[in-house]
Amino acid sequence: MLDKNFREKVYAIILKVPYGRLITYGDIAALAGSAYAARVVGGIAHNGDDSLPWHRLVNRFGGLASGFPGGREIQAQLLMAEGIVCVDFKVDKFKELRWSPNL
DNA sequence: CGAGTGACCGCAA
DNA sequence: ATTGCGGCCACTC
Repeated sequence: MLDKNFREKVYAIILKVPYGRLITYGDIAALAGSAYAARVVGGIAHNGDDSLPWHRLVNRFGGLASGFPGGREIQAQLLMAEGIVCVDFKVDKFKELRWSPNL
C-alpha cells in the first residue's frame, strides 16, 4: 500500500474506516498524499465505485455531501443506521466520531 | 490524444 | 465578518 495510485489509497482509507465512524474528504486527500486533492476524492467517488461506504465521507464541517446519489437525506439515514447521530444534515459529535487511519 | 469536469479546502481582499 | 478565487489528481467524453 505504497503510492500506487491516488485512487487506490482513497479506496483503502475508506475501507479502513470502521463501523460508526466518519472521515473528511480533506483528511483522506491529505492521507493519500495531497491535501489539495480533496476534490479528487469526491470526483473518484462519483465516477469510480458505488459499493463503498461513501456515506461515511463528509466535508470538513462534518456536514453531508452535496450531490450524493439520492440526496442528503439518504446519507443521513445511512449514517444513523450506523449509530451516528445526524442533526440538520450534520453529524453530531463529529469531532468525536472523526476517524483517522493511524488510530 | 486533448480538454473539461468534479460529492472540496484554504487563503486573500 | 463574508465573499470569491485558485489549486491538486483522477476519470470521462
